[in-house]
Amino acid sequence: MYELLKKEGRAKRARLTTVHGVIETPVFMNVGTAAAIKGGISSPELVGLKTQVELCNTYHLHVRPGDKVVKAMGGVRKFMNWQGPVLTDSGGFQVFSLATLRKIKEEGVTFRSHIDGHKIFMGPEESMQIQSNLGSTIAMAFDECPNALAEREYVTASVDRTTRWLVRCKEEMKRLNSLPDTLNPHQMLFGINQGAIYDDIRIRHAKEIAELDLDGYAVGGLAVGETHEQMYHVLDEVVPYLPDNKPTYLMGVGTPQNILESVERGVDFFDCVYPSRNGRHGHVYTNHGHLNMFNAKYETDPAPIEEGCGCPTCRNFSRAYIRHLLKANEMLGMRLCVQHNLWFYNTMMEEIRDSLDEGNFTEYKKRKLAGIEEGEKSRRTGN
RNA sequence: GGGUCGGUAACUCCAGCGGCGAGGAGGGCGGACUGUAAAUCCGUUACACGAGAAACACCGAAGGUUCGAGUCCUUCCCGGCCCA
Repeated sequence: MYELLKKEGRAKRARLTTVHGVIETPVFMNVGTAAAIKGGISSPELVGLKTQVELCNTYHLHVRPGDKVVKAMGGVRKFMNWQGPVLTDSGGFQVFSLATLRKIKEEGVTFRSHIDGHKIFMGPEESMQIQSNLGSTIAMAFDECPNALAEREYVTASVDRTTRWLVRCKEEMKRLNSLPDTLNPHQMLFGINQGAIYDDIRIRHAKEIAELDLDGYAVGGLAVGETHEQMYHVLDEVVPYLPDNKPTYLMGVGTPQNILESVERGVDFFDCVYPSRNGRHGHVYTNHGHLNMFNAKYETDPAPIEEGCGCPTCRNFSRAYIRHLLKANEMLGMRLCVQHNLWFYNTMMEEIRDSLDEGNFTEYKKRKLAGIEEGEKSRRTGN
């Protein structure tokens, strides 16, 4: 059940109640592609980092260890010992990112495993079956994510096919949820809007999928090469056509700034590899812009990553120590940075929710962006 | 004292076996990363010059052979190992 608690402009403050727990939105889902947050953060630790939802990937878990193995172990949630909700991505994005290895047809897509090169076929039914075996809380529709710069003609055909696939996803999900041995008979299905940067295709597609009355709606195919302005423009145009009494999910986005701008445009679910990937690379987020913890200027810096930060990293360790760990290639270095970043993202979402509750999101957003921009600016000028 | 292997781009280690304005790796410094084939990838790492028949950061040093030497020869210096 999705309750829209409050709106400020288009910004939504809501609550999604699932069989695996309540999700307060706007929310940032923490990405654990292969049933693990890269950087070595375990499920129980995520609780202390304010994580509400974990995201896992259909394709990766199908290839290894195999969705049947995961089902035999009681589903992803039990497998990784995560009590809360899990959203599984459909594998559609992998079809896009493994572009050189794919062959797309009406039935589905044939592409090669990145592990051993063997051919894999995945269509809407296969994706739903795998996600059912994984037993996630929310399953994503199997879509095609065309390149942002793709030709109009190609995008039109691709989006039409994605709609047909969505109908098949819905039917297959309904069938799977009614099977006696299903792990989650209440598994939800989110549809995905596509259309690259063509407003009219985006809007037409949004109207089509809105009619299917799904559990939630995502905007996909953004942050894949277009400019920020183009991305915000697409959100301005398309989000009004997605039901606001359902979750609105912007897939794969993004920077703290991207999230603030997108919340303002009506998005309330996010996910991104940034906090974990960038954390592994020593790039940490603060309210005054990002820091590269590899930089020589932190060699003897006794301060935490961010003064006043309540995360386990900042409460215990100096920048100098973290830099040393990263330079020495100690896994603890990456772990501490990822831990800080997840806390930063999850805390920012909490602040966004609080500001919406109090009706001053606009003011909060302005202040947050100003702080970040000021920090990035002084960083660029060498302070 | 005898034998032997080695001294290369300057932080370190190494490739090179007659066409070398000398290549790679590590380290250092900086950057990128948006539904994760990513603990990955990219740039840079003496001084000078500034694309010009022009310039010698000239490979431990000095000579020699050769059209041409980091590369071959001679002597010397330095280091490792073995023998006395």
